[in-house]
This record gives sequence, C-alpha cells and structure tokens, in this order.
Amino acid sequence: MARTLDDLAAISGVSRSTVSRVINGGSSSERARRRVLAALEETGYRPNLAARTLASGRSGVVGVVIHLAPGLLFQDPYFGRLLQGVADALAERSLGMMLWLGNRTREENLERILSMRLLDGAIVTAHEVDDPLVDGLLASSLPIVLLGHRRDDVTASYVSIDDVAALDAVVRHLASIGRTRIGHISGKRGTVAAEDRIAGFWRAIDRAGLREDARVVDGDFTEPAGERGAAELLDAGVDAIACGNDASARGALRVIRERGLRVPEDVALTGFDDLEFAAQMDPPLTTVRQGIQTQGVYAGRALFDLLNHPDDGPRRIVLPTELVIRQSTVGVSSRP
Amino acid sequence: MARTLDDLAAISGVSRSTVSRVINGGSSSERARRRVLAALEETGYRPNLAARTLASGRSGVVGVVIHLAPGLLFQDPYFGRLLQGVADALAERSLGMMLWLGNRTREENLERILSMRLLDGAIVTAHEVDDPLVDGLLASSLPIVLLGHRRDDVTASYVSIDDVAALDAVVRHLASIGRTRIGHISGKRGTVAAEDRIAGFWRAIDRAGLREDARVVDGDFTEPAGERGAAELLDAGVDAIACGNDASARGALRVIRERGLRVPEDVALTGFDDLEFAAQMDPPLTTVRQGIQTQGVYAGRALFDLLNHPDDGPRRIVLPTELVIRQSTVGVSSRP
DNA sequence: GCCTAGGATGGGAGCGCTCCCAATCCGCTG
DNA sequence: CAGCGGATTGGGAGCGCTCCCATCCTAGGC
Repeated sequence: MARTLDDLAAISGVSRSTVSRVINGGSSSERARRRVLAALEETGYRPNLAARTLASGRSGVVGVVIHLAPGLLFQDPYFGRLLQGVADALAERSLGMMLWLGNRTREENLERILSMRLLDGAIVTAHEVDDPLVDGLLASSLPIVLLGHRRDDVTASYVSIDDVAALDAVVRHLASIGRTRIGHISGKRGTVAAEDRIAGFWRAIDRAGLREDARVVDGDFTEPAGERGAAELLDAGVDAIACGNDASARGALRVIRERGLRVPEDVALTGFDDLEFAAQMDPPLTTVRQGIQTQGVYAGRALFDLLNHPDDGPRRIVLPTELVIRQSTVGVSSRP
Repeated sequence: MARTLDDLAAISGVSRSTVSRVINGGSSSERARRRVLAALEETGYRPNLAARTLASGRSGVVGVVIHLAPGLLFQDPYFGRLLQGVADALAERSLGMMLWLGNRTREENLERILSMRLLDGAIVTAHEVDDPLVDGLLASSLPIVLLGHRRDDVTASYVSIDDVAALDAVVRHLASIGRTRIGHISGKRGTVAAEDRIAGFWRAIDRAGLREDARVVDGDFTEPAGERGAAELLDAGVDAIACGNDASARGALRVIRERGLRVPEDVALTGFDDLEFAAQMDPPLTTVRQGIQTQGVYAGRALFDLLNHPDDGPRRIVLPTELVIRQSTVGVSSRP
C-alpha cells in the first residue's frame, strides 16, 4: 500500500520530487508523467494534508464562522442558504470548509480559529454593528471575507447588499401608491441590516415629506416581533407597514387579519428576503429579493481570489437587491 | 514572536520536550510547569495543528457529511437542528468540524474525505436505504457514526430513532379515537425514515385489523406532496391522515380545508417531527416529537467516545420518540 | 555518606510533504 | 563534434510537532 510520496517514487521509478511535481502540476517530461500517473491510478495514493500543510504553509481549508444566537440560527432559512452558497463556491474550488457555529463565547471562538494555524482564511458573518470576534479576526493576519457587513474600515473584504437603498426603494414604492402613514417594523437593533434598513426608511420618508406620520418600532426579525410591531403600528393608524424581513411580515399579516383589516386596501404590507413562503402568502407579499445563496457564493469566490492574489487589495462586493411587487401592496384585496 | 515550541523552550529556559509535556499534560516538575505556563501566557503561543497532526497522527478534527438534495437541505429546519446539535457536542469536546454539504457527487465527496487523512473520524447522515458514500465510508478505516440510519450490518455505529415504532404509535392512537379509514402520506421513498414509517403504519394497521380501508400514498416530505397526497386520500374517503412529517401535514391541512372538511371531526391529522409550527397550526397538530438536536449531540458524543475507546465496539443508540397529542386528532373542531 | 529507584529532562529521529539548488540531460547551433 | 542553453531531475533541508530513549536529578533507605 503506497502511502507516501517515496512509496510512489519507488513504484514509478522516479524520484519523490518528480512525483510531487506531477501531482502538483510542475513541469516534467511526458514519460515521467505517464509513469507517475499510472502508479497513482494503481495505488490510489492520496497526499497527506497535514504534511502538505506543514511543508507549504497552505492547507486549502478555510473557516466559516456563523456566530449567532442559537435560536435564530436555523429558524430562518437565511443561514442555511448562505451556508449552501458558501459550500458550493468552496467545493468548486477544492477548498475544504471548517465550520464554527455559535457555540462558546465569541472570544473563545476567536482564540480557537486563530490558534489552529491550519486555516488559509475565513468567511465570517458579521451581522452586528459591533462584534469583537470580527474585530479580532480582522486584526489578525488571516485573510478574511465578511458576509453581510460593510465595515467602515477600508481594509476589510466583504460581500453585502445595500440595505439602505433597498428600504428606500420599498418606501418609495409605498409612497407611489399613495400611502402617507407608513410604519416600519425593524429587525434586531444592533445588527447592520436592521440599522441600515431603518436609515433607508427614514431617508425615503424624508424625501417624500412623510416624516410627520411615519413611525419605526423595534423588532427582531421574528414572527412574534412582527405581531407585536404590527399591533403597535395599527394602533397608531398607519396605512402601510414595511417589515424588516419576511418572517415579521408573516406575523404582522396575522395581526392585521385579526383586526379585520384588508391587505392592501387598508394596510399595505412589505417584507424583506423573498423567502419561499412570501409568494405563497395570502395575499402574496411584496418584498425585497436578495440572493442569499448568491452572497454565499460570492463570499467563497472572494476569499479564493484573496488567497491567490493577496496584493490586489480588499474585495468589496455589494450585490443588487430587487423589489418584488406583489398583491400585498398593489392588487385585489385578500379576505380580511 | 514565539511561533514554535523551540522558541518557547528558549524563552522559558527548558527543552522543547518539556514545553510539549506541559502543554499536553505530561508529567513535569512544578518549577518547569510554572515557567512554561508563564512563557505561554506571555507570548500567546499556539501550537501548529498541521505539525501536531503530522507527528501524532491525530488532528482533533472530524468530518460532518450532510449529503442531500440541495433543495431539501435547508428548507426544513431538520438539518439545521441536527448540525447545531453536532456542533455543540463537538465544540464541547474541543473537536474541530469540517463540513461537507451535498455538492459534487457522492463518490467524489467520498474520495475527498478519505483523501485528506486529516480527519480523525466522521459523522455521516445516512438517510437513504442505499447509499454508496455511506458504504464506502464504512468500508474505510475511518471511525464513522451514522446519523439517522440503522444499517443492517453490526459493525456500524449510529444514532437513530425507531421510526417503525413511532408510526405504529400514531396509528394506534388514531384507531383508539375510532378512526377506521386511515391513510398515510409517506416521506420520500427510498429513505429509511419513509420506509420504516410505512412499515410501522402497516404493522399497526394490521394489528388493528384495518387493512381493508387503509391506504398509503407516496410523498417526499414537502408541503406540495402533502397537498397531493391529501387530495388522493380524501378522494378515497379516509377519516384520518398520518403524514410522514409536519411539512406534509401542513400541505394536507390546506387541502382538507379547501374541501370544507373539519379537523379533527371529519379527518384526523398527524405529522412527524414536532417542528415549531406544528403547535401553532390551527388546529395544533398531533405529531411525533423527535429530539433532532439531541440526535446531533449524541452523534457527536458517540464519535468522541469511538475515537478514544476504539475497542469498545460500535455505538448503537436509538433515541426515544414521543407522541404529542394535540387538537388535530382530539379536541374541538377548527373552522373548516 | 553511598546506593537505588523513580521521576524529570533533553535530544534525536522521524511524520510526509514542499521547495530550492545543483546536477544532468536533451536537442541544437556553429 | 565541441559547446550551449533550457528543460528535467534528484536529493537535501527543512516545516513544527510527538514520541522514545538515554541521561540526569532527587529523595529516601541503609
């Protein structure tokens, strides 16, 4: 059983170095290549990653850090999609993927990630405005691509969307259909997505001159928060509710219904994410489509590029969003 | 900057071997230990995993293979839960986790996993009755714990539930409330869960002497399949539908409603999994609770044990399920 | 004060690979 | 046919760690 390069060298009658060259695509004669390839085929030899890593300083393995409250993690298809996108992109480039989910404290996690010295780089979700794990990672020498977080600093690479512009577009749409008393149920405060969407909300509200009757209530991206937020906004008499995401829109819809109000006649409703269920709601939900899986794919690619061309500077990718208009803002009424 | 054991040895004034012993818990004098610990603290030294792996043959990293049709993967909270459980258990034991999702073909994946020679072991979802990836992994020398698959062979370690008994209990419950025309919307044929649940269904049906009016239609664990299956079963005039999982029960409920039938008066309905939404359905869904996250935790533990005590033989863990009875089988009617 | 046993210690020999450099080979040119 | 340059090759020197063994202490018993 051939387990080492030297075994293979003996079998194919060339040197260890030549075998290594054939395997790694160095230059070698046709004759040598053929013999090594034959031996490779015959023995089913696999290089030892640990040895390769030790010798070369590169492992071909990157870390993926998804650090969130355990509850939120897989409640929402969001993270699964992201992960799938990242996994696809990395697999395509033959990069291995070590995963960290949100166990332990952030600091311990940081320690472990750095400590390995096995990782070539990492993709890190950075949803919170302030996150010591992210700061620490960024400060280390490890190549990092941030997911979903535009940092103010100009050295970080990231893949994100323009949340400000997205909510701005939602509000413009609501205004364009004649809504004047618009409310927003925010996402979890302290997350970039929530804060930026709030900022976008106010920007559009101000441009439309609707600040007087506009209102933001705090949510947290969950259905129950949508219910609470909707109750509060309806009490205030809004005629449109822009939700921080689809899940809270689902909660909001339930409350709107319970009060016997019609969507969109009495209250227009929008979400964010365009998850599967959005189109299947009754009425179908106007929402913002963000290619979640695509973000994962881009992050994987960006990291790959970063590893191979470290000198090209940071990768800063802002992916487009799309306002998907459905019957919850324009169209026939749903039954109350 | 101390990056190697030798650096540390120089700083603390002892030998490389002694430093290694202190770090790895070998015996050493109090004096040596203190000096090394101080140097450790001071320099923030981290051992190089690749070097350690190469020298010791153990990496402290295990693989987690979740190999499924991409669509199914994160549609259902099932896999997220599983992953979270596994991640928690592994992190608690300081094991790293490399993840493979369902990209590439099974065979390529197998190749890669084996080829690394970096993994100490692996946890592998084995949902399908027949899966060459699982067979190959089992045949390799890598310690493996299967998730959700009881193999006939007696050498494999696994963590699973007793699907046969679970569906048997569901049917007994339905019979006990007087249902005689019972239908089952199966999960995806070819998966162990689906096949075993079907087997459990028929076992209980036969015991209750209800085979005459019983009926199984093929589903695939999705909501649309639940709709199709329910339509077919209702046409056949069933008075109870046992669904392969909660998602299909949700689909089934929609169809039952559309036909103006009441649950449970006209048709009793059950699911499987007890996901969050089951209790929030209208009416709340009778279902089988399986601790999904718990299965992940047990798998992590089992693998850890297997790695540390390889001679204790395979770990074969069958976790209990619980029939959770709610208003979809007994109780007041929901509005049709 | 000497001997002994046991623990503590240091150094050497790898683990399997990459990388570099010197040696060798080849086909051509003059 | 010697001379040349580029391509190919082989071997040595690590990468940073663990493991083993020979050596060195130290304390206790006589």
